[in-house]
Amino acid sequence: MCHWLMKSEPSEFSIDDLKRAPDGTAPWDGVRNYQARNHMREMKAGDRVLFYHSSTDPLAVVGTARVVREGYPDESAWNPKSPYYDKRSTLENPVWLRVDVRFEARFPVPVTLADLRTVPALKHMLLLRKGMRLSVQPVTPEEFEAVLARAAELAKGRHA
DNA sequence: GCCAACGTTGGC
DNA sequence: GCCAACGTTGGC
Repeated sequence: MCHWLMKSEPSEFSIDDLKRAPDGTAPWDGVRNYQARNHMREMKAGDRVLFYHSSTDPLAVVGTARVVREGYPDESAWNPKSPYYDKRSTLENPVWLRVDVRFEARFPVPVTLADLRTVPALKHMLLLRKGMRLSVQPVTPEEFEAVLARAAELAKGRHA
């Protein structure tokens, strides 16, 4: 099983939007970066996902999700009215793909970017690297667990 | 709103 | 195939 981090601007699609979606499941589409797409190609059903809110305040990992459907054509690329339209994508050669993800948990206290930077186990996390703006990133199992542990710690602290 | 970092495009 | 110009991302 692999672990991933996926970024979304909450004004576009937040973890609450995912939670509210039918069956807590929604397609993750609109990815128009080849490196991010290649990561999505490798996703398997059951893979775990850290849900990250970008371009907002606070910047934070806000919860977790699971991949429930592996890569299939991103139809938004075929829709001329979609902001994600790309004429290079055809039925024969879809170019872009999406996966379906299912809501798993929302952290009681989000783990902010600033907080992640203070966790020694996350020293080498891709997300924290300068200039890193990839919207779909691999995460090591250790890093994934460290984020969950930090989220639990923060949740505990809140009620202390 | 700014701007650094990165990705893409297109002329040559 | 290089690289300058341009567009986008996303933290600050």
